[in-house]
Amino acid sequence: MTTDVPQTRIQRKNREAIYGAALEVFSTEGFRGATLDQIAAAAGLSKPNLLYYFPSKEAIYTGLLSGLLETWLDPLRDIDPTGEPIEEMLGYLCRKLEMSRDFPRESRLFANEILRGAPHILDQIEGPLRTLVDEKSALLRGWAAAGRIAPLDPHHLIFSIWSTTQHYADFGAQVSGILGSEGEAHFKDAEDFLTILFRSALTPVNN
Amino acid sequence: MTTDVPQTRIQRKNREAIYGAALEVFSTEGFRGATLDQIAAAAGLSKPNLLYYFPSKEAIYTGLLSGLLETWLDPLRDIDPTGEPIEEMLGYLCRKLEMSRDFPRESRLFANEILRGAPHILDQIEGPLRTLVDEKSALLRGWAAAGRIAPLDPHHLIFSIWSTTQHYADFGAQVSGILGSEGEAHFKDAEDFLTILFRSALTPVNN
DNA sequence: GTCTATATTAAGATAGAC
DNA sequence: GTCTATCTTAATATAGAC
Repeated sequence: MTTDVPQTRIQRKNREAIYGAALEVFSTEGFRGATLDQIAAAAGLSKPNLLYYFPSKEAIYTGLLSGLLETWLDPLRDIDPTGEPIEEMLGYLCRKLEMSRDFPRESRLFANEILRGAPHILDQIEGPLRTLVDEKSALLRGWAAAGRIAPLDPHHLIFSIWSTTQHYADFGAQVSGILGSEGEAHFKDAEDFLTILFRSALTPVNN
Repeated sequence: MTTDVPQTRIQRKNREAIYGAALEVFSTEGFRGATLDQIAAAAGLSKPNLLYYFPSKEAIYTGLLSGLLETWLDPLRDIDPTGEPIEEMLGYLCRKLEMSRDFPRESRLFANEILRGAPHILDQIEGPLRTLVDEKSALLRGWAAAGRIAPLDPHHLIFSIWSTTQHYADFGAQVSGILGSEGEAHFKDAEDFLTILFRSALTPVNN
């Protein structure tokens, strides 16, 4: 987006610290709920100094979002058209689940944004993301036509992988409240369950 | 919770109007993002009049949440232990999907709350909700032991039904951005897909 | 019960010294 | 580049008349 070239390395370091702090605060408080005081404190800067690096609260937020969206979609891009279809899809499932485990703040940041109608990233959803999803959907349709996976609706299949895996990050408070213990203990069980769920649905020879 | 007995019917009518307005505003803006001005305008009242009926913004929010949580769990309660297991679970799936279609604001309200760590309803999650989920999990384990459904982890099965169905309400902006057209057109496809997904996983005789 | 007017705080953003 | 001090707006909540 803003192809600014930070010159000094103290600038670069501070911008990174701000993005880290912003991720922490925005992901738990949402855009409106987050305050510049919180972000400045988390970044170890004064509030005016924060606004020396970014022109506004919204600039921090949009810069953070667009920077993360790119890497967020890497697992989907990594589905290999030349691989074994079911293992490719189960591998994608596991990578998504790992991202919920290892990057829950990023997941919640996007969840917050989309919940409100995705005002800042709707363009990227309707553009690059849609293109990528359509491309992978075509791949899935090809696999289904070749009898290598079951003939499922590819878009809704992708949605179901997103929702089931991101659930453990976005709704982690509920998961922990129901299962008891905190932490990452549930992720192994979740992986086992989801692998069975999607393998049984993807396997073509259920006739 | 507040076992207030509204006396006049104008009181009751205004309280209902406020809850309706609060649902609209809180579900799209979140707790912090919502303002009393917005809620008062949506309810057709002045701001001080709003605060005649409720002592604070938070009181409106918590009253709304706890009132809705009760009915939100009805579909889960309605799973019939004496019914045919797979049809009971697929029926539950469909009822949850219908709730996402018909009550997306309620779904987003809860999603917002849980995303932030469920500060206002953690007690009800760890109490009544957990009890209900554990009860239904025991039922599912019994069905699995009897060979009537596949032996899946019951908690994660329930989570996956929640996440896949609520996705169409909570992440509706993304779904519409990718599939194109707005509205409820996607729900039929979603129902078909999810029915296949869960039927294939629940059916026991895949050996 | 409903209103106008207002007190009070919090938060985004800026001025200007160093 | 970083700070203190401050401007400005907006938002929760209250006072008090009707």
